[in-house]
Amino acid sequence: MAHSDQYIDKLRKSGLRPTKQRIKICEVLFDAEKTFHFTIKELVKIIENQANIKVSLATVYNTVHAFIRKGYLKEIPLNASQSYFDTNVTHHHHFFDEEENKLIDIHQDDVDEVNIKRIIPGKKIRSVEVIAKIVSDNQSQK
Amino acid sequence: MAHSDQYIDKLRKSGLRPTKQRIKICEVLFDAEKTFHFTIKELVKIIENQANIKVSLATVYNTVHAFIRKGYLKEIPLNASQSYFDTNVTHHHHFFDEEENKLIDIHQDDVDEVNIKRIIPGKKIRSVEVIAKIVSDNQSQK
DNA sequence: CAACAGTTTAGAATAAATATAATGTATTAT
DNA sequence: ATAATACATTATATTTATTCTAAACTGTTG
Ligand SMILES: [Mn+2]
Ligand SMILES: [Mn+2]
Ligand SMILES: [Zn+2]
Ligand SMILES: [Zn+2]
Repeated sequence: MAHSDQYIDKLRKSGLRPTKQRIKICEVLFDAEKTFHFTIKELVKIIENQANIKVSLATVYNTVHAFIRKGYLKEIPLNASQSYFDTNVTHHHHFFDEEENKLIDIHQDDVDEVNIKRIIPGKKIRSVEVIAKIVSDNQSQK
Repeated sequence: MAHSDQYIDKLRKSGLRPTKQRIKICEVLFDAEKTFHFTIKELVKIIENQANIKVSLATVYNTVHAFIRKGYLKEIPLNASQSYFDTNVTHHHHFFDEEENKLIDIHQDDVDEVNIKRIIPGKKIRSVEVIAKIVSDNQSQK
């Protein structure tokens, strides 16, 4: 439990008390080797498989949203039917594999800065995100 | 009713019979001066205000999805809580005004081609979309 | 215009997300 | 440490977007 202090810190900074449910959520989210994308349902399943702690859906939703508010997680809108979340909170872009229904990160350095010529008076750009949909390349055909 | 034939054509090509409900939906969607963005709820409200035809939610959903399948409408994922649709089916990008919750088109010519250096073996890019979130520019401060 | 296929609709069903309120726990004050 | 307090957790109910169902209705075709 080397990272436990960091989780407690993240929780406290999010205005949340460090309870065992929330620390478990942190372990799943922030202990992973690599960042990853998930739905709430998937997160609940991971927690259930990885621990014998029972965590209610409400707690997972509340904790995830608290982390999003603080910038410890990002929400990726892709599909109207459910939210995807991202533990990679750096500025980056995505491939979305339409066949596997999987997000794949594209590092910011792998996309030339997006140059938008149009401006809206009185408004400024806060963020720019690129989503590239990909499918199998059956290049043999045609 | 000059455009009526076009609507009937669109409906037939979508595999739908031209009923008065569907023609009304077409009028709202395709008769507008400019292309526009809408949610299903907004579309139903427009129809109710503009006609004394009653159209059920189910019919609106079904017709909109049939048009999406045919490419007569596009769906814009923005927000997990509800779908936005677009009568502009050309390849283009969007500003999303986070304060007004409104989409604004960015013409393809107003964005330099997005150059993604990374490739995924066996996959090809089908589409690339940019969403730039905008907020008020209170430039007076700081 | 009859017969049929396809359509509309109200209402039910589903599923994601959020709210509620009773019970439990971390924190703080004593 | 213990009690008091504030906050959390949970099961459950609610809300909301969307889809399904099945009965009544309408466009189409001959
Ligand atoms: Mn959300
Ligand atoms: Mn849809
Ligand atoms: Zn990502
Ligand atoms: Zn648009």
